[in-house]
Amino acid sequence: MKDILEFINQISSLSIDANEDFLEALEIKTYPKGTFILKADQVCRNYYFIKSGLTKSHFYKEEKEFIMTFFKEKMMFTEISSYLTEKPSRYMITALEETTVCCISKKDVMELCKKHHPIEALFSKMFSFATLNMMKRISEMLEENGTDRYNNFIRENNELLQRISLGDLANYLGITQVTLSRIRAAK
Amino acid sequence: MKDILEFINQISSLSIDANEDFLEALEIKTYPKGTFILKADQVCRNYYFIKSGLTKSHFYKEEKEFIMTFFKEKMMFTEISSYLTEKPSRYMITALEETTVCCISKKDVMELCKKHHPIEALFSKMFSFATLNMMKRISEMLEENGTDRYNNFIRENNELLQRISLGDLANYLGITQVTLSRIRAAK
DNA sequence: GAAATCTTTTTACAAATGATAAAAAATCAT
DNA sequence: ATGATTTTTTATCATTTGTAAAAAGATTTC
Repeated sequence: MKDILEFINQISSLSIDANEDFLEALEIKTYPKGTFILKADQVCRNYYFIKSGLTKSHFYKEEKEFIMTFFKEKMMFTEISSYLTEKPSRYMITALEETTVCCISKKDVMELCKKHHPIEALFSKMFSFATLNMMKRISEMLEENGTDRYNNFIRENNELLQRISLGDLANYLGITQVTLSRIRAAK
Repeated sequence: MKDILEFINQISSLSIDANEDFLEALEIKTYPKGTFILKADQVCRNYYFIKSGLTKSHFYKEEKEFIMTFFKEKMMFTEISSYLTEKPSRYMITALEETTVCCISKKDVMELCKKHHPIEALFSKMFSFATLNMMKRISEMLEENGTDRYNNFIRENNELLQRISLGDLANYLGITQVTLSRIRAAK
């Protein structure tokens, strides 16, 4: 469990006590490739840390799939909107590879936040990071076309390119797979 | 100052004490139409509540303008990314009408959050709302074309339509003004 | 290792959007 | 009010993107 403690202490330095309490609350789960970590219409009651693997957060509209974001090892994530509102989620989370996560319930998070202020700071920062990422995403979708968004993506996530299908990447970029194929061919 | 207290107490019910402290920290400013509430490259060190008026948060890329969001009376806002990171903002905030705001500095916000837990809850909720809005925006941009986004906008912000120029609306929707004009004509 | 399945690319065609220019309409300033 | 400015619409053409279907390539399964 060194990995997750290392990760969180880098964001908010916790006391030995807080570290122990945090560890206590964790549960480890492994999801085979292609299975759901969160299904649509479920309430997301957990925060996750990925020990290994890769996931996507996505939704469907009229058969078409759209991808909100990918999460890979050493990232913490949740389906924020459902986690915050405690309402059924429109989004689902699927393992793109066999994925092992540490999982902590919102209930435990809230208790830990009350008990240890640095843990409260940790989650507050995590939400901030998510917000910054979303603003960046919105800006990119406004100002850039598919080609530029693709180039940005490979510049910033080069390793992921080998692990994500081009169909998924297209659904993330907001273009069709055919268009993505054309973009790649144009190089 | 009834308006702002009413607004915040609806989100998080504050003690008489907290209400008073909050009021103390506020400063009122009026910005004429067309002027900047925040310029690009400035650090956004304030949270704002709009008593009256209308603003846009926007940025430019190669002469082209893009609009992140509009804020109207009885809304609280800040330029979140700069407010959180304390770095110069890429985004600017401009008054689209003469706009009167109550303004509270981040420094004061942080002090009030420490002193009054319901104020901490207030700001935490405000960030949550912003996050939910952003997720909705990203989903919409992925799954809907310009026409559907336009129809969504007028359904959800019908009153704003009279107050926003079609150019600004197009820059918000991520389409050209000519395309927006065509969408409107097609009805 | 061959068949079946899934992924990616290619092609042809149709539809949507963008760029540009110009006209029409609305708004603003004196 | 009237002329000037800004905003919105219209028209044309070029480009981009989408859809559908087929072909090629890669992977999985038995």
